[in-house]
Amino acid sequence: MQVKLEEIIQSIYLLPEQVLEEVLGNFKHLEYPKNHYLLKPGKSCKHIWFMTKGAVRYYYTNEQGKEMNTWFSMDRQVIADTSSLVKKEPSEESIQLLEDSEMYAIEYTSLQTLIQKHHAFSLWYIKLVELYYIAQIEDRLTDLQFLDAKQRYQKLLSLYPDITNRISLGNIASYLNITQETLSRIRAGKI
Amino acid sequence: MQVKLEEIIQSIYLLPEQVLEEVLGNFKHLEYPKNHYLLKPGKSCKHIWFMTKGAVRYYYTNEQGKEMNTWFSMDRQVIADTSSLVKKEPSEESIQLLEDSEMYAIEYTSLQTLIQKHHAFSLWYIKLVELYYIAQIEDRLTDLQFLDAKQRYQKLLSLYPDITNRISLGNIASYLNITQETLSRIRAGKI
DNA sequence: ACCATTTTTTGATTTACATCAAAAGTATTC
DNA sequence: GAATACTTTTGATGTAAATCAAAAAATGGT
Repeated sequence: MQVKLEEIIQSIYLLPEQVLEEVLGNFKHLEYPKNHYLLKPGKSCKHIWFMTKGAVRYYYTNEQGKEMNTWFSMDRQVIADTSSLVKKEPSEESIQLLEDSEMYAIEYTSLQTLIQKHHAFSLWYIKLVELYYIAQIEDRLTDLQFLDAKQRYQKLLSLYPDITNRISLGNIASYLNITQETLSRIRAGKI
Repeated sequence: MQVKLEEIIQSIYLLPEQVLEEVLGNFKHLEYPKNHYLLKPGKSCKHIWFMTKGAVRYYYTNEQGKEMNTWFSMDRQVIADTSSLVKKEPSEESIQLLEDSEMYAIEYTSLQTLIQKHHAFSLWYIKLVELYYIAQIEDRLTDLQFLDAKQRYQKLLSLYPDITNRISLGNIASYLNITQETLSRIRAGKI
């Protein structure tokens, strides 16, 4: 247990000792093997996970049965199907581990209860959403709109320098929304 | 003043009478003419606007000086450069009115103060972000990834059936991330 | 009503990337 | 260590949409 949950929580927004204790009690430490599913389509997302080690991909399966990655997270990141969580609707996507991973989980219902109970925790949650979620998704949206495949790949590389050792070419290509042939050609400098 | 601010606020999350009064006092009613800028690049976004009438576009200006729309909002929608707001950094985008418009504005600093002061208002803000912001941006992201130009146009039409009378073809094309020639051909059924 | 400007449409050509097909390279298992 | 299954690369061809160029249509000002 290298990364302490308390540190992660306090780095988002400082909570009073008493609230922190109660919040910590609502998290579970979990370990899952590579390929484990945190979420499958049709199920509602009921947790927020704070990954401390590992890698995960989010993907949709289209009508032709093709898996299309929409995102992945590595190491210290927050994981959830925010759309399913917020709308309280069944998820349309899958969340699958790409490495043996460790994480802390909190149930969304517990989170809701804590938000209602503690003003400080509602402020913590606002910071979480603003910093970890909105900032991230905004960046991704502008990248998708303005950058071509090669530029998106280069940006991804600068964000995760070791990604080529950890995530397969096919998975990265799917995330970039290009074919693996195209990504292979980008790597070879042919594009 | 057809749409009452009180209704908008209470439709997001019900506030106690006393908090509501204080919140209402922090909003200003504003009217601006077509082409007015709510935000220009380099300035920090300092307000959240609740539009009650009108239309607005968000756009970036790229290195070649070309304006690229990223979003637009019509009638009852929440307006802000969330990225600039949240990161407290200068905006990279412009927000410009496409019609004479009416709206209510609250300063982000006032919002922060109210969030710190009233637990109920922090819960209101969480709902605002979850429902109006996250749900919307998530949808937009999946549309961009999975739908082609024609499908995105059809989805836009079903969302804003009167859009062709209110927003020019060039502006819609820019929002769809295609050229106006392509949109013209889509409309003519040639694609 | 006319001229100037902006918006939309049409046509020809180019381009980035997809698709299809197959070979080469790497892991995994017995 | 050969057999099997994945993963990555290479080549040929196809396609959606961009770009370039210009005409047609609509809008606005005097």
